[in-house]
Formats: sequence, structure tokens, C-alpha cells
Amino acid sequence: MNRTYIKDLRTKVDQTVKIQGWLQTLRDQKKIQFLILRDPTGLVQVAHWKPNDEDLAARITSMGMETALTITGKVIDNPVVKLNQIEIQLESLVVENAAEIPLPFEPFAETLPALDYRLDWRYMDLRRPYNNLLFQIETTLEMAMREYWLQHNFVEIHSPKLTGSPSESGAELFSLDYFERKAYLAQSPQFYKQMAMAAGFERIFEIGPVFRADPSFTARHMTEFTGVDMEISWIDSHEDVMAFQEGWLQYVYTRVKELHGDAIKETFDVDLVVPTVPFPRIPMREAIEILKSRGYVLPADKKGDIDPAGEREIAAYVKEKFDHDFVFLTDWPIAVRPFYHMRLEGDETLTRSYDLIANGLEITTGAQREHRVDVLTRQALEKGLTVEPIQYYLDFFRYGCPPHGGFGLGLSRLMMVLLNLPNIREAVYIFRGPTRLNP
RNA sequence: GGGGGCGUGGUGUAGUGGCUAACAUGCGGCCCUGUCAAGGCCGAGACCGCGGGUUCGAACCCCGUCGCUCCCGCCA
Repeated sequence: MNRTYIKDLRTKVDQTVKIQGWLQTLRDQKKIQFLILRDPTGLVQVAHWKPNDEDLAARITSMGMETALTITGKVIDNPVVKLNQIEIQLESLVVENAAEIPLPFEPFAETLPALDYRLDWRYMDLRRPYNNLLFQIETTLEMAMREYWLQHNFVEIHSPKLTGSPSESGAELFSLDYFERKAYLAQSPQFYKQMAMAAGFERIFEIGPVFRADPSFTARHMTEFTGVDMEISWIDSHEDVMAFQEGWLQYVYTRVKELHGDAIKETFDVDLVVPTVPFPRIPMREAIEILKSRGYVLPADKKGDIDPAGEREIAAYVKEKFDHDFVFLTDWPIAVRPFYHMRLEGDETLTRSYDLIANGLEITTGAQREHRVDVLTRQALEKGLTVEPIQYYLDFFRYGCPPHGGFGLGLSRLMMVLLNLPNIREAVYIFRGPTRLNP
């Protein structure tokens, strides 16, 4: 017999079906037992009249919560039953895997354990429909990203995560033994994205792991995360990158809202708002003036950068003035940008770069890249880098590389923004941080 | 790396100098003609993170230590 999903039981009234899932609740009375079975699509009540089979009744009585079961029985339309007015009359029951007692974690307790404890027992935590939905939404999110890219002639690449030399700075690299030498885990696909531009791919994207050896203890950092990266050729400035990104995000939001808008409202209490384009754009110098005018005092040593609280303040300003959840902060000073960002014509102290702030959270950095090898080399030296380890990268730009730019976005940070999650650990399947390597 | 907060049965909390350390939930037992956030009764379960100190007396105050957590730095 084929397995029936619980959401489809309404169409099977008076038929005998096989359902499979977890025992969520057992109400064991003198003559009758009610089992609430959960599968990924919902809950259903299974009834067993004990005198029908006393041995089976005894086995059910001793079953632990969260036991994995295969049940067959007849689907009854029963208006008395509060749960969808559907009930299964139990015919057979197979315990596929008995849950041990005591349970380390109760997925359906009224109060949730602390996050750290839930991460210890993540596979139990993920049984909650809340999490089930969260990862369905993430799947849709990535699907929509790919849909839009494919509609715009992008090619997907998978760049290596094992690298032989530090690419950008080196400070936040994990190193490991690689036969007789050292290797590093990639902290960004940046150089390989640009290599694809030199290779003539013109438009590429990659969704893949990124590693950062930052001992950051915040609600928005991880040592391993999924980076969403893209790069496009033949652009005139970072404006082209922003224009693409906002259209892309608008499409992604539209698709997620289509498929999950109601569920997101119900489970996360979030009214998903598809952003209008263009997103507001504010040059950094102007942003700092805005902060001053609102009485926000920036720390003295920011070198033209804005601290996280300042970003939240800017987001509040944008919300008030433009009623928008997103804002591009543009034209960042060179002091706080990497060497490969192209400089702004007319002001060599600024770069053709931007950050995207969503609901006050930094989710993206993007830029036009410097593709002229002499300028790029000079900028690297100015930043104190030595040419030798990045020579292979500089060589990308010797044999006809078009002007190009792109951005990187943190997938889980976008999930935080989308669902208004308080902590990135809630937004990722398995969290990796400075002090967490298990499970 | 810097700063703040927290650490009590399996879990979530209450208790801030003198209690056999409380409540909820979960767990075990008994009861209940259909429950549905099931209900009722009984029971087991914590030497209050760890070490030291102050005090007649410490879960409670002090010091250290470990763990967790948030903020900053840095970033996506």
C-alpha cells in the first residue's frame, strides 16, 4: 500500500490508508486510545478501541513520545474530532523506531529550551513544524534566485574551497594540513568569481560554503556559512550591480510570498512585503551627515565607516522617509574597503562599492572591481599586500578582462531578515561558531 | 580580542543570608465510555556549574575558574 500524506486524508474518507510519522501525543483512556500522529504535512488523530486488541493496546500504552510509526487504518469523517474532523480507525501499527525514554528534548513543550540546548539536539529541534517550514522557505528562496539568474543568462560555478594561498587578508583564514604543505579554507569565492569574468563567462553565480576564522560572538556571525555570490561583466559602475540586485531580490521576495506568504504570516507573524525598486541609495558621506542631524554620535575611529547601531539608525531613517526596508549605502572610503574595489572617478578616496542594509542588518557587500592590472597592483601594494601570493589573481587581468562587478550575500542573514529571526543560529541547518563544532 | 548578563530536578522558571529548595512540563503508577492544550490522584527526580573565602549559618555575599549568552570590534 502506498503511503498517504496526512494533508491528503480528506480525499480518502472511508478508505483504508497507510500513514507514517511520529507519535506526538497519546491520550490513553480506559477503553480507548487516541494517538496524534505527525508527518511533515500535518497532524491526524488515530483511535484505537482497546478491547479490539488488548495486546496492541498494551504496546501502545508503553510507547514513548516521538516514536516513528507506520499505521494503517480506515479514514473516518467525524465532525466530533477537532483536528480537521478526520480520524483514523487503527487497524495495524508497526513501530519503526521506538523513542527512548526519557526524551532529551521535547519538541512540543509549551516553553522552548534555550537555543544552545536545542542546538545540542538539533535533529529533535528540527522536527518542529516551525523549522520544517523554515527550510521549505529557504528552498524556495534559492530556487527563485536561480530562476532569475537563469532568465538572465547566468552560468553557475563551483569554486574550490581548498586554496593554496590566502586570498584577501589572511587574518580570518582557517589553515589545515595538505599533504606536505599548508592549505586554507576559502573565506570568499571572490578571486574565482573574477576569474570567470576573465574566462569570458560574463555572468556567473555561486551558492556555496564560506569559512571565516573570526572569533565573533554575535547573533549574526558564523565561522562557516552559505555565501550567495554573483559577478557580471561589461558594467559601467557599481550602479549596474545594485540595479541587478534589487530586481533580483524583488523577484525572490515575490516568489517566496506567492508560495509561503500565508504560512509565513501564520508561523512567523511576518507580513512579507515585496520591495519596490529602485531601493533608496545613500552615499556614505551623506549617511554620516544624516546620522549627525539625528543626533547619532559615531565612534571616533570609524574612518568613514558606520557601526551596526548606526546602520540600524539609517534603516530607521529610510523607513520613515521612504517607507522602505532596504537601503544601499554607496561610495565607501578606500580605507575600509579591499584593494580590488575600483575607485570613484573624481574622488580617489572613495570606491565604487556598496553595502545593502535590510531591516538594519548588513546582508551584502558589492562593488565594481578594478580590472586594470597596473592600477590593481598599485592598490594592493598601497594596502600593504605582497604581490607574490596573489600573482595568479593579478594575472587574470592581463589578457583581456572586461570591466565587471558583483556582490556577496549571506543566505542565512537574508533568512533572518525575511522571517524576522532574532538569531542566525535559528536560520541555519547546523550552526558553526567559534565554540561549536557539533553536531 | 574588549565589555555586560546568566548558570537551581530532563526541560522552562521561582527563590537574592536561616526551607524538609517551590511551580510548570516531562517521566512512572493508579483512575477516567471519546479524548482533543484531555482530566483527577499518587510517586520518583536538583546536595542550586566547579573551587576557595566571608558568616553561627550561603542557592543567595566576595574571589577565582569553566560554560553559555548578548553587545562592541570585524563582517555576509
